[in-house]
Amino acid sequence: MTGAERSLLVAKAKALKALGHPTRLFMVEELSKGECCVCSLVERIDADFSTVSKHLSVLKEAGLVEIEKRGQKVFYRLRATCVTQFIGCIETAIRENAERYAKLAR
Amino acid sequence: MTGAERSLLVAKAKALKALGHPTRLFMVEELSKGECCVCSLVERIDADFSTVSKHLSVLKEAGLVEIEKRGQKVFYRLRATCVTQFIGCIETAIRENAERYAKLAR
DNA sequence: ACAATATGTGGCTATTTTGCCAAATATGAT
DNA sequence: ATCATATTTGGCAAAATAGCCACATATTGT
Repeated sequence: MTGAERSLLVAKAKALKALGHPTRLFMVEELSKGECCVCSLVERIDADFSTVSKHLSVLKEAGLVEIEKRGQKVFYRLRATCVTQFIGCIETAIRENAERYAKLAR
Repeated sequence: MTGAERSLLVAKAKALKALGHPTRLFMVEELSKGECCVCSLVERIDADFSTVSKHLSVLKEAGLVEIEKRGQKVFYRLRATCVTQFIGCIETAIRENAERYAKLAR
């Protein structure tokens, strides 16, 4: 593997890892419906403001979202829209295995 | 969010998290070319046999791969083929942001 | 039964991740 | 200037993860 290939692999893994947390995945699903500010996400998530903010920065670092400041608010937007598609695909794969479902959800 | 919705969210996050490690992502990319045994993967990855085995079990637990024992070998097969598609999509998203690329790959 | 090959597991340490709190920063309103 | 609102950051302790070693298990061939 070349250095560039390795770098790309790591970057892809970083993006996937960012999606690999229930709270962050939920955020991305919410963002897929349209941009929203941090405060709006905090309302929909049972976690500290600072926790939400840190999760968002993980998504940003991974290149999955971008921000725009308007007034005192910061709006987050989903960058890779294909992410939405994929989540659906993963969902299908999981549902296919209905009998393993309960176990996987643990 | 209902309990079932929450369970599905957690299961999806688990699958994404499983993909979110360079070694496991590489394994999945290799498996997308066709099934292969653990020993074959060990040859392509610079890590201990036990490490490779554990990574594979993470992928299995997440429902992404399935196994078949033949003789003394255990063959792993990619279950969610859409995963391949998605990796391409993530790759595109990453490449789009060429100027951020070097930073993301860190 | 014994040896060889292939794989999985237990245990351990180092590292990373989470999530909360408190404090810092930024922007707009009074 | 002061205050309120929105967001980020630093710090910390608990939990999860990664990777190696040694050992256990399974299968095949002799």
